[in-house]
Amino acid sequence: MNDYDPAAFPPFAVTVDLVVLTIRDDVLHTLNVRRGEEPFRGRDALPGGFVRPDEDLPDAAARELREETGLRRVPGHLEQLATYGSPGRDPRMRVVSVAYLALAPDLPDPRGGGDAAAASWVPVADALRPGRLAFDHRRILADGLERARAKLEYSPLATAFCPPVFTIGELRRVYEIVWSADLDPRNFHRKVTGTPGFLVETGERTTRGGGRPAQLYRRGDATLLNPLLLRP
Amino acid sequence: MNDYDPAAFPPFAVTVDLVVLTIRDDVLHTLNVRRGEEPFRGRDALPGGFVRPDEDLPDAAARELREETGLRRVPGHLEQLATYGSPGRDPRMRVVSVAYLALAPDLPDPRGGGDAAAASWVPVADALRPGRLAFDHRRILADGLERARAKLEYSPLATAFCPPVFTIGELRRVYEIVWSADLDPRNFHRKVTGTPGFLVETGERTTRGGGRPAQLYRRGDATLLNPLLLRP
DNA sequence: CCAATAGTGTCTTTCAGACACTATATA
DNA sequence: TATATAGTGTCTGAAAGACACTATTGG
Repeated sequence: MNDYDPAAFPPFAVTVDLVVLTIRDDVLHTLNVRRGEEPFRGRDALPGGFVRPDEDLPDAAARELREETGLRRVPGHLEQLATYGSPGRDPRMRVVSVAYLALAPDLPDPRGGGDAAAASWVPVADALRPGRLAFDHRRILADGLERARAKLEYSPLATAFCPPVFTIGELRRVYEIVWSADLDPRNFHRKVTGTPGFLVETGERTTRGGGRPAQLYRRGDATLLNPLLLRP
Repeated sequence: MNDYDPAAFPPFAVTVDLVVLTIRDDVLHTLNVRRGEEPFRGRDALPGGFVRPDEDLPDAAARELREETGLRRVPGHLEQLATYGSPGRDPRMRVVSVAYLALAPDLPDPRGGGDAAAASWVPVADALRPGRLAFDHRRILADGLERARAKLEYSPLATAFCPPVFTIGELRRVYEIVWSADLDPRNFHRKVTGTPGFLVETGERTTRGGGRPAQLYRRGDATLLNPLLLRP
């Protein structure tokens, strides 16, 4: 069973689907598209589409993300999540879908090319309601959300939700929103400033918040947090 | 770009590939098959094969594992690893391969059905030598190995390498071999016996080792270790 | 006896979490 | 002034790692 037989192989359609997460107005949102055709006409779905014959999988995911957001370069983070291929997951044919997880800072409203007119940001809690998403996309979204939550513990990925320069209070709000948990601002400050490579001081301060002006930081070059920032 | 077009989609071959890890004679081994055909004739490869038209992905992985080991039920653990689909990864055609990671206790030598005659256990260090594995299988094996190493930290997965009943010394040897690190036997003992749900006492003792007889344990029902067992 | 492995106790350092307190802005 | 957020210091308890010590087998 090891060798491929180029003459006769069962044909599959291969697509990429995207779990895109961002934070708008202190609420975690995901990017959905409204389906205009059967099956699941009128329901929402994750953005995605066919992989082209000569296109690499990450390229296909990045292309779909650009098309749906209307941005030429989408800032943030993109990684493979998992692959879903149950025989019945698309009633029309056998589709194997490679899901990608994208984290982005607050983006403008979806606009522009392709079917992006039907795209919109939806609070994750709404998108997760049973029956809201088409196909098995609710499960894919749940898996992506759990992956994001877990990675905040051991990677500096929370900065993917932030603009290039941010305060520690803004970073903390990312953790609180993604984890749905309150964190002690003082302990959080001590922890993230003490983790080597996580943050780089810019020397600038801001006063966009209410009280005392805060230091501004940029993302550091660490890829793994040590010590870990565990969920409460 | 969201909707699938059932009439015209680019056809892909979809396969599963397996990173099977086990411990034999205190060395981490992986299951390889010798290729009998071009391309890469005579080189080793990960076991794998086509997904059947009506077969779920995990079922395909489990089936390949059974076929290659010759066992009707393979004990241990099986999980999806990642999906590899670069356009050039198979010179003959476009193949998207869903890789699975399997961890198993020491199994008999590969025997039996299908192409399993060409299957063998290879020390991981050998299999990872550049040029040894066909296609991009070296990368897949490296990814699987790293996944296994990481999961030992936060899951009770090390027990998948052990027989149903085992001593703490045997469990520690699993950690030491997978991590290529020495662990303090006394601290290790205190840590694993103090982690709720990790181990269940059987009340039995054994004397298979040299010195003082050891308690025998079974795997507990924890799915996550708390506190974590971090690599040194 | 010695060698080998199992298992317990104890000490030091590090880190998480709770929280008092100070600093600096706006209203 | 009050209020809000930023940031520091300090305490307590949990856990990691180093390692002394005891326990129980076989040779």
